[in-house]
Order: sequence, then structure tokens, then C-alpha cells
Amino acid sequence: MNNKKLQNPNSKERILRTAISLFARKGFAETGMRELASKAEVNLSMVNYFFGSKKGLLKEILDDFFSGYLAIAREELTDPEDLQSRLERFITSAVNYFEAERDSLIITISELPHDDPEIVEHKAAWARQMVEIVNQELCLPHGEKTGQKIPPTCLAPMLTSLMASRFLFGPLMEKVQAGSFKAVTTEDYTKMLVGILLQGITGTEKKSGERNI
Amino acid sequence: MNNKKLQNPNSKERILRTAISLFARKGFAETGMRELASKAEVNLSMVNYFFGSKKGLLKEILDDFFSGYLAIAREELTDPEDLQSRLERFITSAVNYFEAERDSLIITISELPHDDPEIVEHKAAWARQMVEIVNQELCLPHGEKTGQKIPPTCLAPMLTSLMASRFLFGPLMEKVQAGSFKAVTTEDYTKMLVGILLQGITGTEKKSGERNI
DNA sequence: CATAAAGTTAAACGAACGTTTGAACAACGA
DNA sequence: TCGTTGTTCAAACGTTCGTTTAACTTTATG
Repeated sequence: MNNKKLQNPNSKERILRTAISLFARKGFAETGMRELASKAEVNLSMVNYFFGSKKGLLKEILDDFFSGYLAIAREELTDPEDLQSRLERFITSAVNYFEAERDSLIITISELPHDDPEIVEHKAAWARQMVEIVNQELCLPHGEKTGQKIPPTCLAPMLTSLMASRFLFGPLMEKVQAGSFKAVTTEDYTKMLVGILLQGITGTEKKSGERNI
Repeated sequence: MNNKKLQNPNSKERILRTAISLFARKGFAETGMRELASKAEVNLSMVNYFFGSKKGLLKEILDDFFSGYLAIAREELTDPEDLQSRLERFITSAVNYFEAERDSLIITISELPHDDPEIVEHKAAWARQMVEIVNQELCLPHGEKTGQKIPPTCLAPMLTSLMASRFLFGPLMEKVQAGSFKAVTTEDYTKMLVGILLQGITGTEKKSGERNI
């Protein structure tokens, strides 16, 4: 089937982009189909035509984001390099990805605890793969070296939350202090995260030695 | 006014508790007034009678949570002790608070990016106080000692996200691997966070030799 | 050109939404 | 006893929700 070019690329794409923007800003439930349709400049019925339902549209957004996030984890963590280098590369790639797909990130994280069984099971399937990678490539090697056991179901959320905090809280922090988001570049933010994770918040220039305040 | 004991403590309290539970599990917008009223075993009108509106109910939940969180920050961070001890005490208290008020935490964080001006401004007022404390008690002392500048609008979200990750992702991780939440106690989780923040994820063997599990 | 498929449209469906109303009820001091 | 005050209730308000239907136009194909 050559339906790649068959369908009008404008309508479906416009719906998707508009939905990502609206869901991130207003929330999924607070966004109405009519507002979405009019902002995307399509007829109301087109959403159900292309995506089956409002929930189907959400699932597609989640799938797009998760698959990209998972691909980064596979690429940067599955590697013969040492643990620290892989962690640094993963954080760099993931934070850049979060920045590029900021709205999708907000949707994916914020809609997390809501207990629609259909959506939750959908996310759990993705999260399961992510947890498996973190376990194989981070937790197990780390456990061998240091003897500590950090379960992947604990570490994966910690890493994701930490990397996402800049973008999740960004809009609120802008209200707290205008310009605070741009005051720290994404590159600086990445370095900050790597420094904290590898050496702690107190000692970023030294890996060993004395420690006072 | 003796309206403290005059009003029936059952109804308003039941509404509040039920709302916290429902908002955390289903989301604010997805929770209907009728479902809330029937689950709380009150008449539909009682919610508007006690809280003015659905949004007023949400505001009260947010206020309760934020004020407790802020009180902990004031108590544990504002102290002549050294930075590391204060940070450790703050994390311990905050994580315990998050655990006790898990549903309110989920509501407060998850409903964050939604751009209702009334709610956002309400949260910004609380966040502004939190950022100020973090700046005075963490960022400024830390900057003097190490020369690094970590803006409080960056650090406060990072700390909060990190401490909250266990509870925000808990329900999802339970779907990924049943029992994974209880596999790590809150006390272990706290120690893990303190260790990472003070010494990084890789080097926990120094400073305190007895780190097991 | 014919035919089917893909895309688009206006209109309507029933259900659920948050909120308001006005009367009833219980408890209290005057 | 009456009047006041805080609480509870059933019923209805008007609006908006997600979805569906059926007819129409456009596009691709043989």
C-alpha cells in the first residue's frame, strides 16, 4: 500500500501537533474535542476518524514519546563502555530529547498516576522495557562494583524524574521568577545532573579527598 | 465564633479525604462531583456548600500539602548546622511527609503544568516561598563553599522531583513488577537519596564505611 | 470514464458535567 | 415559644462532553 502519501499529511499531523500542545498545557481531560478540532482547523469528526477516539490519540502520543525515550536508553546504555561514561551519555541524550519533546514529556509524566486501566497498562508495557534496560545496564553492573542493590523499579523513576524536573517545573518556575528557565541552559543543566549523580551535590570538582560542608 | 465544634466534622472531612483519594487516582478533571459526593456519602450540594466550588476544594488540598512541605523546609533547612546534615534531615522529613500525604503529593505535582491561571498563581505563591528558602539555606552557602552556582529555581524542582519519584511512579511500577514498591522501604529510599546527593551514585563507599544493601 | 477508497463535512445523539435553587431539618440561645 | 444558624436534601438549571451518522467531495486506480 502506498498510503504513505495517499492521505493528506496536513490534517492528521495538525491534529497530533495541536493535541500535544493542548494536552501538555491544559491536561488531557480538560481539553475538549471541539477546541482541539477548531485549533487544528479540522472538522470535529476527523479526530475519531484518524485516531478512533480521544484516548486513541493520547495513546499515539505516549507511544511516540516512549519509543524515542526507549531507543535512547538502548543506544546509550547498552555499550561496552564503563558505567560512568554510559550514564553521562544517556543523560545528555535523554535531556536533549526531553527538551525537543517537552510537551510530550509533560503529558507522559503528568498523566501517569491516573488509573484508566487501558492507559496504565499501555504505559506499563513501555515502562517494563525501560526497567529491564536499566536493570541490565545500570543496576547489575553497579551492584557488582559497589555491592549496593538499587532496584531498577526505584532507579528508573529517579533518573527520569530528575532529568524531567527542569521541564515539568519550568512553567511554574517561570511564574516564580521570570526568565529563570533560560538562566540555565540545557547544556549546563545536563552537566549539573551528571556532576550530582557521579560525585554528589557537594563535591563536583573532586572525586575523593576531604569533605567539609 | 464557636463554629469549630458547631459543624459536623464528618461531612466536610469526608469530602476532603474522598477528594484527595479520587483526585490522586483519577485526576482532578476526570473526577465528577456526583461520584465524589456518593463516595463521600454526602449530598451533591455539600461540596459547593463547604468549598464554594470544585476548584476551591482543589485549592484547599494544595494549601494543606504545600504548607506542610514548606514547614518542613523551614524547620530542617534553617539551622546553623552544616549543609550536609541539614540536607539529610530535610530529605528524611520530606520523604516521610510525602509518604504520609502521598495522594496530596500526587495531586500537587501531577496537576502542575495545567495552565488554569487561578490555580497556577496559587501554586506559584507557595513555590516562591520554597524557592526562597532553598536559595538562602542551600544555594547561597553551597555557592560560597564550592564556587558553583545552582539556581534555586533549578535545585528546588530537582530535589522535589527526586524525593517524589518513588510515590509518583509507585503505582506504575507496581504494574511493571508487583511488590516492587514494598521491596524498598521508605527508610532505605531515604538513605539512597542522601547517599546519591552527597556522594554520587558511584561512590558511596567513602565517608561512611558501613553501607550495605 | 467508472469505481472504490480516502478524506471531509454538518448535524445530531444521549450522557454527564458543575452549579444553583428553595425548602426542610436539627440544634441552639433568647 | 420563636427565630436564628448551620446543615442536608431532591430537583432542576443550562452547558458541554465524546461519539456517531449519513451524505458529500476528493483522490487514486484499473
